[in-house]
Amino acid sequence: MAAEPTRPPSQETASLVKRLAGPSTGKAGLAKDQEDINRIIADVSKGSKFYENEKKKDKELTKKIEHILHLRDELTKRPGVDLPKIEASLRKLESERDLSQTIVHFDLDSFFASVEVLNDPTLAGKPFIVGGSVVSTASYEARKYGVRSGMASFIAKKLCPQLITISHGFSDYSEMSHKVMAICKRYDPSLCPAGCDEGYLNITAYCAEHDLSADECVEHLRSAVFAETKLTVSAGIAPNTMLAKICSDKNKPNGQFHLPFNSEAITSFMRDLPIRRVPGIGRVSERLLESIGIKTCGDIYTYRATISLMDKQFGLLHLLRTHLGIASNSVQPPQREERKSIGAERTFPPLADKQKILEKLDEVCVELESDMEETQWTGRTITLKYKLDSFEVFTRAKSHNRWISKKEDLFAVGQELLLPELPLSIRLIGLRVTKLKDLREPDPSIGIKRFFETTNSSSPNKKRKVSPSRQDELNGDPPIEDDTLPTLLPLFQSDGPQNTEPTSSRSVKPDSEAPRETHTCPVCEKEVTTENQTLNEHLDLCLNRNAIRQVQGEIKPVKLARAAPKQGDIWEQWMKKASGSKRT
DNA sequence: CTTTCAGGT
DNA sequence: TGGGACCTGAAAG
Repeated sequence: MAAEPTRPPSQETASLVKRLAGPSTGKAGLAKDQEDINRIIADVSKGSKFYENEKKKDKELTKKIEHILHLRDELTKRPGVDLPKIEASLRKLESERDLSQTIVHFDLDSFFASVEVLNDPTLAGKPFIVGGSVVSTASYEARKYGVRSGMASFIAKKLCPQLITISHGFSDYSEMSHKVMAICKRYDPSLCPAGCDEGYLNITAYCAEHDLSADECVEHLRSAVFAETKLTVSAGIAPNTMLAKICSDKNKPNGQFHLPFNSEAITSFMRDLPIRRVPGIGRVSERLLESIGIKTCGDIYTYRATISLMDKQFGLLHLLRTHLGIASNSVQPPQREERKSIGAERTFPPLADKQKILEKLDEVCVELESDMEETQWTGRTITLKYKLDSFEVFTRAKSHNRWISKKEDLFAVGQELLLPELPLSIRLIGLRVTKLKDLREPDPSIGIKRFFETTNSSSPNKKRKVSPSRQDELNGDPPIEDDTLPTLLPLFQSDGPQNTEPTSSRSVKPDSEAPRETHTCPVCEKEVTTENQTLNEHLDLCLNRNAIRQVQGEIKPVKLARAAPKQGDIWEQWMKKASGSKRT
């Protein structure tokens, strides 16, 4: 074996070499010899199935970029860029900038690795990783060699032969995580965890009550965490969550960074910020933006005309907000009803035998059933996911008119989706349930129902909006009992948290006199008389209007994928891992 | 609407 | 030896 990487026929494109280095490369500060490191990674990877798949994906992205550039050139030929309108948007955004809230993002420094050092102090100062076949966390020593989370462990070993590997001790992490979260919660009871080792706080009230500056408050927090857990934490202080998150990286490890709370400072902070630092911009979006010249958030302004022409692809408004450093400043614990899906999946050495594959499917079903049971969800559409030994991923889904949560049902549906695909050689199988129903809150639409009830009580036209497919509900399957006007519900919810529910509808029922009561329409907030006819007509109209507005894209369409804003329930995931795994 | 897929963490 | 597991939202049909 030649230890020296010979570098002749390396035909990788720069983008592929970079891609192979892994998703987290480039997010944090990269080593000076990153080029060499990437070269080694590419050489070690060469020829593997994983490598070939990455190459294929890279090629597809390159093609997509060509297409985008072509489209840009076509669009540029014609007029149609309304620069004054963009300026107006910017002014409007600027005028709405809210600097009144002090938001903190905190982030434990190499969390898993730090916990392991506490368990075994002899690890301190050594290059080691926590992980299995994939690196979860690399110690700072290991990072010097280019080892990064998400990297295959055997690659990490190549980069750093003396690397020590520690397997996960999830129960330890969970315990520490809970401690840290509890401490942070003292500063804001509405803390929003963003993983096991990070989270957001709004410390505005705490600072006011304790007569503290934001810096002092965060210093307190960090020293409290250290005193009580011996873990160091970094933090960012800024007027919104996006900025706070970026700032928490600024003085890592064991530091904090406070962005000045004024428009000029923020705008100049954004100007040179690499677009990749923005939460939600991953390596694909980075490349897409780079292709039209955008490397930093300042470039967004420079290329605003291009973005505007390609609003559909890039999402002008969101990028303008990013350029200005404007984002949400509300910090809320994740709401249960925000969850959209629940699933389980498993990777294993490639399998081609039908029986063995079905065994894996069964394992997944068992796990999923218990998750759904614990968290009290059921759902009606099932998605099967499988990954070939070539690393290509496929999904197959089917919706049903019944609620599914038992492992037998999951297995039956999963099998039904899988069998037609065989024969296959696969390395992963997973199931995901969507179109969820919350078994904990049997009737989440109580407010809405109440609204209809109080207004419709004596009405014979009660059957409005009964789903048409209801009739052909078949063969003794338990029907979906909870008819919550499925098409209407999202509209009410999407109205935002402020605007909770029609409080007026609750109090209106004197029941005797007052023949002409009015309600506040939950959609447009106009006053409407409660006569059935009028009310229903109004609602139909109003709901329709909203639906049309959405379709017409007044609600932003974006091709640049956005990060999952708030993941379902990260917390439960961690609880699960902690309880389900023991160190071996 | 339902299914498939890409993207991010 | 060895390349994860979650989740969301948009595109496509």
